[in-house]
Amino acid sequence: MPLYENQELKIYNSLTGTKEIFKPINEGHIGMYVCGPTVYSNVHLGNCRTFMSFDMIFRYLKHLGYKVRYVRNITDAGHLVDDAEDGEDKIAKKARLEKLEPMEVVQRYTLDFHNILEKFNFLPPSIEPTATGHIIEQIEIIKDILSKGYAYEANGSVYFDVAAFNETNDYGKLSGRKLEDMIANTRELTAQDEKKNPQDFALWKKAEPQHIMRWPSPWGDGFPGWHLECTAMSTKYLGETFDIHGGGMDLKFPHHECEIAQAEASYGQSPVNYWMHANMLTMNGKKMAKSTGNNILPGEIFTGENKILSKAFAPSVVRFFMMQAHYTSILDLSDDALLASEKGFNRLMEAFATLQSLTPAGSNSDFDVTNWKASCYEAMNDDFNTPILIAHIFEAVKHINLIKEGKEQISEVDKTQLEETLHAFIFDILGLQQNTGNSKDTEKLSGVVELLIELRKDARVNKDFATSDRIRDQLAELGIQLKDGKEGTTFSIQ
RNA sequence: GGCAUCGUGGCCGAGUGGCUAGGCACAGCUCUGCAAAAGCUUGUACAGCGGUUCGAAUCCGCUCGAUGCCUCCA
Repeated sequence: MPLYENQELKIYNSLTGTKEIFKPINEGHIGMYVCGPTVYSNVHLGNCRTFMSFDMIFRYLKHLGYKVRYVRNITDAGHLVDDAEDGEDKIAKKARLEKLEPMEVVQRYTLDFHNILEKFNFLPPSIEPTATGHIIEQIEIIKDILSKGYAYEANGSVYFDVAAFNETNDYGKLSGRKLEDMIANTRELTAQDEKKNPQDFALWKKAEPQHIMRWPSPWGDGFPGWHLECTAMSTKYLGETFDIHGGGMDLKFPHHECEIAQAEASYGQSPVNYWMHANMLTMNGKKMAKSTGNNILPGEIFTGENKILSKAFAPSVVRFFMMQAHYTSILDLSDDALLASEKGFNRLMEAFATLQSLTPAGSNSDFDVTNWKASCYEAMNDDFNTPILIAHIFEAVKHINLIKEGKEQISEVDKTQLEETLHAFIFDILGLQQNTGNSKDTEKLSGVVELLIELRKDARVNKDFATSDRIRDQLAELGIQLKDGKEGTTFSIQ
């Protein structure tokens, strides 16, 4: 029996603004679409947080036994640089600046994206479709929306008619906006003659002669509008209505609002049952932006080559840091916060290693593992509450250390259950990884340190504390910490 | 200017109308040759001002502040 049958998962649905019990359309199967990156520059750290949240969600859904088709697109057609002025494609512009072919830019930053996600230990999505690979599907949707009267052609471009749509549907229901308010707040856009109304958005945009990325269409050469690719690809791979659609909070309006409008206009039904939005990442209390310099690339955190943080941090430490906050909360990145997370992360990893070497005893345990396990699931079932889960995990850490000290005991059965559960939550669901260096070198190093530990032990027996302290202190300077315990000395490498 | 989310102890960050989040830091204790590690103990915080309530940090209103969106932006 799959796990999900005994678990009641609740998800905060942005569309309704409430936490709802999750029920997939087809029992045991879940379709999930997440808006992926625009590959015209290095992947943004905040973007990584969004994808990491959905990676965790993907992992948990799978853990529960669901068959999940997870689609995360690559936006390689680019968005318009400035719709009102020149209609230039963002990727095409970047290409000209760097004197590259557009697809060369796309390739470079797609590789960067995959490289960073791999370091963060992301699971690959089931399908990673590209916008340029689905031009035909997008054109078909435009034709369909035109035929239903929710769009109009103007000078080689096609625009979605928001006003017409709003007469039969509710434009703005996701972001809590009302069309009349939007109209009232819009400034005069004189250069905007092609559109009937400023709220209208492009489904197809005519390509100017200098525009490099272009495809033929019934309306002439051009390229698809900003929001259409997600509608085309989510529909193609997940159906006209699917379970979960995710993305960053910043995409809620207009992007996701437009997706709903396109799908409803074309298919006559609401495309998504559960809308999920991951919140923003700030740094030192301010929004991250290249323009203000308040920005850091993921790779710069891993190498420590930056002016913001005091040292390098491993991808798993960053991941642990992000998992300590709920995905719907704004999270603030700072040196102090990462330093604190790193210590907590190391303590957790050491406790897990300790657990494996623990000797079970007796038939009773001082730690109610079954109950504890249930509360871990309870935390995750409550809208993927990873910070609460981590709080529970540290409860287990406390008990592991107490058992190690001989102050508590654990039965064989409970030890096995604890180990399995911790493994599932720490590695499978949170996606954390043990920091492992080059294994061959690590082995050699371990041998050397073990030898020094032996020598120090002898010195201590002989009360030669000058020598024993010298070994301990010099190793500490190298970042190797010796830890004296009841069962002997262990060590950890920073 | 409009819409939205939020404002928690030294720092990060959960949470509920009345009962311990957790991590990090700090202090005391246990352990130790001394330390470190580990464990134990302690912190009565919830932006401000009103209101609802027997009772609110948790509900409502206002003020201030932050962040996001309103224009490409994760």
